[in-house]
Amino acid sequence: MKGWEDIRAEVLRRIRARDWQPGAQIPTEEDLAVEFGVARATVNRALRDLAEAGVLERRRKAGTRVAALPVRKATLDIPVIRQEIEARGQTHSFQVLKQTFMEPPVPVASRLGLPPGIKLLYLETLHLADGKPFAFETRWLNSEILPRPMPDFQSLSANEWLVAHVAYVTGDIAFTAEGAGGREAAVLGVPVGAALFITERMTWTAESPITFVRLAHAPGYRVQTLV
Amino acid sequence: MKGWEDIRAEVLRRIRARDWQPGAQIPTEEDLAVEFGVARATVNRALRDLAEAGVLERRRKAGTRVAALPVRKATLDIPVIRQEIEARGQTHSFQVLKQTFMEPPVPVASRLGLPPGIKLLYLETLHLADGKPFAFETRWLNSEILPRPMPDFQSLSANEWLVAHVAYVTGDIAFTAEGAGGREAAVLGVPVGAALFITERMTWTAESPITFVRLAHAPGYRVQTLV
DNA sequence: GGGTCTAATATGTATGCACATAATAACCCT
DNA sequence: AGGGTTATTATGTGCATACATATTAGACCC
Repeated sequence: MKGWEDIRAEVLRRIRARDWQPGAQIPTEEDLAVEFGVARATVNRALRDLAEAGVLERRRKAGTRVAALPVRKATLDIPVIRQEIEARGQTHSFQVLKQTFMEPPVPVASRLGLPPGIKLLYLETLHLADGKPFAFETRWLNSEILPRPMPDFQSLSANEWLVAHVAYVTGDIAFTAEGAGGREAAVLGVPVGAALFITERMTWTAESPITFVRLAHAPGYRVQTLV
Repeated sequence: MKGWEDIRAEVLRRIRARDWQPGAQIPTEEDLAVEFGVARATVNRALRDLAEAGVLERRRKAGTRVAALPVRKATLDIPVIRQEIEARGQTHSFQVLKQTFMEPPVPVASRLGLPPGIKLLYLETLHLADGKPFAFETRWLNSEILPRPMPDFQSLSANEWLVAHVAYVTGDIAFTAEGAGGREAAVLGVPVGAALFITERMTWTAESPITFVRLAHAPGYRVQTLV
């Protein structure tokens, strides 16, 4: 009959209907359990879910209240590029434009938590969708985590090698907009200064930093999500 | 004492340690419950959480396996602009530059699901952080949801009026990069063509569309999140 | 071999209970 | 009053059990 999703829906309905106004306190789990005729655990599941979504604020003893200034939480899916392109019905290919060992610029080294002077593997890759430039990837890769012999990144993209072999690391992602530099403009085939959507990712394991990636997307790129 | 977060941590550790490889099946909830000496519900909570994060894939009867090509899920917080600015220790202010009723351009009307010809409230607002341009907001607002007399958007930003009075609607958010147009350039004080970070939001209730907002952020703006 | 039905199975969820924990409210003593 | 201790309370979590549900693997038949 009534599952926790029904309870969640009913609570949401009351909030939307302004039966329970922003900032106001709502009944306790126990009261709601009695009212809906379900166990407290079921109400708990529903309210916890709404709290995770930012709709409710819960504190022990203080009770549960409707968020006054809701910090909306949007969930983004971050697929690997190949999947992203194939999901649009296009064909993914890529070219490794550069592959050398060199010292990273100071900001990159410090963000990775590495002392200056250490050499990293630097890769420049152009991702293509149906043969047209899709994104220009520049990547710094901690060579200590690589096996010997080194994987052949000409045939398997570094990203996919990593997700398959250094699974489940933590990291952060940032999005910005930047004007295309000379190199980016040339590679992507856009005018210098064109507005590019930039994604920067840094990943590390508990022990050591893994990689820093910067993706410059061709114009028209869009990150979208439902709330 | 083992809680569900300890179980989750241990499962994650095994995945990272490649005890359980990408694509491989892991033991059943019951087996894990026995191994860890906890109830199945506790294991379930841990595995469910990892599945929501995209680390595990679960199907009834088929069991639980480590995601082969993990579609990482990143959660973004979307605060109201005032909070965002105040969180940086700056002072928020805003100026309403334009406020009229007019027909929206066709793409806006169609995305809101409105027939052409309907007039909407159009607002142009400049948000300032410590007096400096932070974001230029253009908003189309369904006037049918507004009370009479109309709220004074000169003193309370439309966004905050909405979150306080039309709480908890669904919607979508998109991020793009675009070159500054003439008006945006003038208002934000940047050269025409400068790369701007754009967020577009559309919100609606079950019954009716509410608003379409486009925010053009001043250069340097960054959306960031942990994974 | 191929198609259909059936039983087995792992996850999904509900319940009632218990106790832990955090935060507030009440109390007491000076 | 004021300040610190204690009791109260709502949420957080765990457990054992039960049943629901989706999906698969196997049985069965043609």
